[in-house]
Amino acid sequence: MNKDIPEFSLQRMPVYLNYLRTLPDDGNYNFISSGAIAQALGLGEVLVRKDLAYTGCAGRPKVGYPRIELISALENFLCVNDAKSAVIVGAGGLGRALLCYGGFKNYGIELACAFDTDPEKIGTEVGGKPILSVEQLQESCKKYGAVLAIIAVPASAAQQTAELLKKAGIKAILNFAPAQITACDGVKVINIDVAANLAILASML
Amino acid sequence: MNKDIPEFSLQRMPVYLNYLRTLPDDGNYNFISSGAIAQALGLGEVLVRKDLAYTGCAGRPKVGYPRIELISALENFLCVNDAKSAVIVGAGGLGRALLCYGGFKNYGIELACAFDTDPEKIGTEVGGKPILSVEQLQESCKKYGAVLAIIAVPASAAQQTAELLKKAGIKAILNFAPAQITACDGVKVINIDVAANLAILASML
DNA sequence: TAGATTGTTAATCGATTAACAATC
DNA sequence: TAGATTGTTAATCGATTAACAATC
Repeated sequence: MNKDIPEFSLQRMPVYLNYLRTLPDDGNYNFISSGAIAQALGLGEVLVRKDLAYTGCAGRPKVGYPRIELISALENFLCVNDAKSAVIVGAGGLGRALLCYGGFKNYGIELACAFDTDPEKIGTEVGGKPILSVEQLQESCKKYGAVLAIIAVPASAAQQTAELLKKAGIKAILNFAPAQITACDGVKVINIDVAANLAILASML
Repeated sequence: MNKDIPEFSLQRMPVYLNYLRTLPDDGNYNFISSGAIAQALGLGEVLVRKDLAYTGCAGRPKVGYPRIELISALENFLCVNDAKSAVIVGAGGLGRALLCYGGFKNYGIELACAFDTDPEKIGTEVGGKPILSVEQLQESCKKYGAVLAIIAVPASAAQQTAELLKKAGIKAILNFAPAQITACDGVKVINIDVAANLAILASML
């Protein structure tokens, strides 16, 4: 699904959705033009129209796009309405912060639980979500029907964690460990290295 | 600086550096070929050679690239050796997790402190770094000579935080709030929306 | 109608890959 | 020398932008 649309367009979809949702419901934004969206987000207006065309929501010349319908189209495009379950591996600072973060539900994603190896943490709850032993990973992922996972373990454990997740039926991974995850055929991976991003910014100064 | 090199090449530099640093110092990796790097990182080998050419480190036909020199060249390219100071705004779960994270020093970045509005948090320490009042932001950024900042506040406060940071002389921002930061002429911004990334992954399944 | 905006087709731009000569 | 690998030039690919017809 969503395989025939450009990668970069796909990446902007949540940005559009998020922006449109933040607009006030006061009737002044029942329709919004591609130009207005483009300006707010710092994009080209033709680019915005092209992207929005993928959602199937048609704009009206002289009027713009119907905001509510556009939001629905974007939600539909991003499958926000079919609930998906995610797990976190690693209940350190980052893992715990994410467990408490409420933003996932905006995209129909529910955090089911986290896994850790520390006996002190296992059995406790963070953000109302249980922290389980990694030994229960396979079984728990199946139980929750989890398809998404976030890796928040030290770099040295990232690769084996990814392999474990693959075995557990996870289909996509968001990896925060500063390590390359390889040999995960069939599992989609996005890497986010916070320090590296800051370094990139620094080198651009 | 580093303005005449492709954006995407720049983004891969920390990946190369990180990978090369993880290789064992057992003498088997004194030289490494672009093909080996490419395979390990899932990139094309010509692409790797092109990227590495920007660092100024020359490889040797039949041998490959001298690993230690290449690491130095990458460090030099990313300005790892001139120390840069960074601050975090928002000492919630994410802000605190980042305060405790040691990975920034790999890129010559030192976290100086964090700022928050919560009187309960102000005056305390996390990860050995003080949490100060946002009212001290301007003054403290100057004092530490901070040029980098991480925004880890709620979306609703992101824009005003960015403006505050700009006034305080911050030159680049890593924004974790799911909100668009605009009107920050002259300040570089990278946005990281964790939930959006997970949503993108989910929609690709 | 005139003006604003959409949607599409063609042109441009930038990044990646392919081909290949140079080198050790 | 033969083989492996680099570095560069040309070709390809994909994404963005420009031009413009269609529409309300």
